[in-house]
Amino acid sequence: MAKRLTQQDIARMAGVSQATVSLVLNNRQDGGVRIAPETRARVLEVIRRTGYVANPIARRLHDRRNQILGVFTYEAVFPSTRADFYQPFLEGIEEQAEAVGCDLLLFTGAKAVGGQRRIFSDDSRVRLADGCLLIGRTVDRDDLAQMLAEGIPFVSIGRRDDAGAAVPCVGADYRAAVRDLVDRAVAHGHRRIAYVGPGTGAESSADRLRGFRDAVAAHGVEGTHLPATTLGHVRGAGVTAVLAEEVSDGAALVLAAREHGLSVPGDLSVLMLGAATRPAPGDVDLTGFRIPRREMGRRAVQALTEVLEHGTTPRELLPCAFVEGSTLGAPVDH
Amino acid sequence: MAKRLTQQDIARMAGVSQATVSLVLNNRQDGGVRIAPETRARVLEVIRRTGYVANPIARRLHDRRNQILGVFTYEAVFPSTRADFYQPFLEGIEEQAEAVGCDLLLFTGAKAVGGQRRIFSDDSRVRLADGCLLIGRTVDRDDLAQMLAEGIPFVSIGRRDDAGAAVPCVGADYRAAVRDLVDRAVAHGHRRIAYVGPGTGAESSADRLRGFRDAVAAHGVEGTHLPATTLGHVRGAGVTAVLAEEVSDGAALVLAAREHGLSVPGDLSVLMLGAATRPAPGDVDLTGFRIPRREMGRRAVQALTEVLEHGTTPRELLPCAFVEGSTLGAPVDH
DNA sequence: TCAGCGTGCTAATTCGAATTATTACAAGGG
DNA sequence: CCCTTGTAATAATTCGAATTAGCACGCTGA
Repeated sequence: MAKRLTQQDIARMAGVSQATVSLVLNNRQDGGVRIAPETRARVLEVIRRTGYVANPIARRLHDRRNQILGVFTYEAVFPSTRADFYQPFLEGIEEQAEAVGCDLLLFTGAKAVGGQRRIFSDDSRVRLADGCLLIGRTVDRDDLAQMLAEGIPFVSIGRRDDAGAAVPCVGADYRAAVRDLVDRAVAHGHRRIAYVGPGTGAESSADRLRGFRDAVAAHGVEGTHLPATTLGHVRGAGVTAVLAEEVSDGAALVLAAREHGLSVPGDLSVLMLGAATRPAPGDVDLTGFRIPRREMGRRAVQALTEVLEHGTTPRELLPCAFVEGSTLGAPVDH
Repeated sequence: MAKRLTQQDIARMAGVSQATVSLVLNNRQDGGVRIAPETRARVLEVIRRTGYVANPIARRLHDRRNQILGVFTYEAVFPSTRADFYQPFLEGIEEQAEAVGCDLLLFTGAKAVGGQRRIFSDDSRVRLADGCLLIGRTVDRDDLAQMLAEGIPFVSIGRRDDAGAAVPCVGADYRAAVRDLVDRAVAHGHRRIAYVGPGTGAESSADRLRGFRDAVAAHGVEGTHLPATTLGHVRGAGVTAVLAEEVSDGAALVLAAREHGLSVPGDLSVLMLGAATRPAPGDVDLTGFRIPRREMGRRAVQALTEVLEHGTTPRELLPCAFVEGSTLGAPVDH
């Protein structure tokens, strides 16, 4: 293997010092640095002739910037079963990483302990990257606390509660999005609305339920929280509009209603709280909102850049777009 | 900005020198190097506590190993439009990379020039990794030549023609796979067979056409090459079996035939030359072969390991599995 | 004639880890 | 008591490029 040319080699050929080559190469003019035009030309000529390019490794070592962003997930990202969830995030991340000239390091080798990956295992390689992005519906609190304690630059995709200190994150504004849906339902005349889903556990669930409670309180309408439910429950409670945390629950409810001869949205309005992707043809055309996953990925990379450059703790919630659908309407009086 | 931990920091904490930390970290025992067990334990404890890992850049500057494999593609891998193509390769790569204890670095930072990424830009980062994998239907010849010339360890996924020298690669054996399909068609009684598709440009296309020509010559049957075609063309030429380079072309042909009241495979047999994934429900159930993408990814990582360890130039073609389907049958006499 | 001042360039240091040569010290042998 | 042998650790150097401080010129002006 032919030895690679170094600045030292170029310097020798041009009869100057290595420092001069570097200065010419970077076209430095400032700070009292001056190179005679003819010297500059001579060096450039040698560079041109040899096709020399600076070794990026050495350059980065000196600059102390690896230009590598790590991506950590609690499970493998490529298996197609999980692709729907991760794909949009990764798309945005890749796009923005390309824009800022960073490479992505996938911590695929993170060893699973007790069935789930942990950020900090014995041979954690998190520190290989300049900083990293955490993706997942939930993120381990202890891991977050340790990241903060050790001062590892990172940004969580998805809002996270404090873990000893504020967690830098880029999330979706579920609270506002759910409030907006309730506003719309009330505007359509609904006075008895139910929230179906755990509403707890992951921050994303809690935020949704919080938005629901905000809105029903503000409107003075009746709001019920049902951790899990059936069509019977809903009808029994006299509810005319349902907000389903899980899209699949919402779709199931619509199908069940129609099977029972009820009209949607005539007899029952159903709203879903965040679609992963655009609906497949044949799916129920639910009204609700869309999670800006791709944009979240993009913004997360930007946020991480800020963390790396200014040591700030960016926290941002992106708006969710309303999805028109066809399952929200005015309740029919009986 | 949180400063990154260095061996110097670890050394201070453990009350030893930087050299000692390095020796402990690399578990060096040879060459008259000795570290007292208790000192070793003390250093290891600090490393464990802090989660320190050696800076891969510095490591690579000094010797040339950092346990990172680069993955280069000429376009973004995550956009959903391209996901079907890259996903299986990446799955295999991820799997094998994990097995050999390497992390994956996606060269997303490669600057796009004229809408397409280039391997060698001003600050080419291919050297950041120990070696790298190239994925793409086609790979730029000049890039390949430069990789070879600079002695950068790499393996191409997909067979590549020489570029000044043999290109290390792991491909699919399209030539044999197409021969096999023609064999089967002939065995069913077909005597006039057409190959639809460019059959040129990418090596993968050329290999398929080559296999087609091999087989029709060997059997002494009539083989026609149609760069692009319609059902009319095919019928007009008296062809009874069509091999479609593009799966979508094959599917379109089947649908067109059925719309014209023709039976497939009764009146026309249609074979596809390499499915990306398993067919979606509702798709045409084409007979043909499957490209072992995942396995190619796995083997490519193994091949790259060989390149790195022995400096060899592995070239391998993996067999494509026959896909039964329902579009190949005996031609009906009219 | 020599202080003063640009000009043009280079020596020396830095980044972080790996490696070689070397030192410091203790114990054992003659 | 000194010399050898063995052990444990460190100082110093290396990789390639970027950067800063400063040296050696020649020229000017008093």
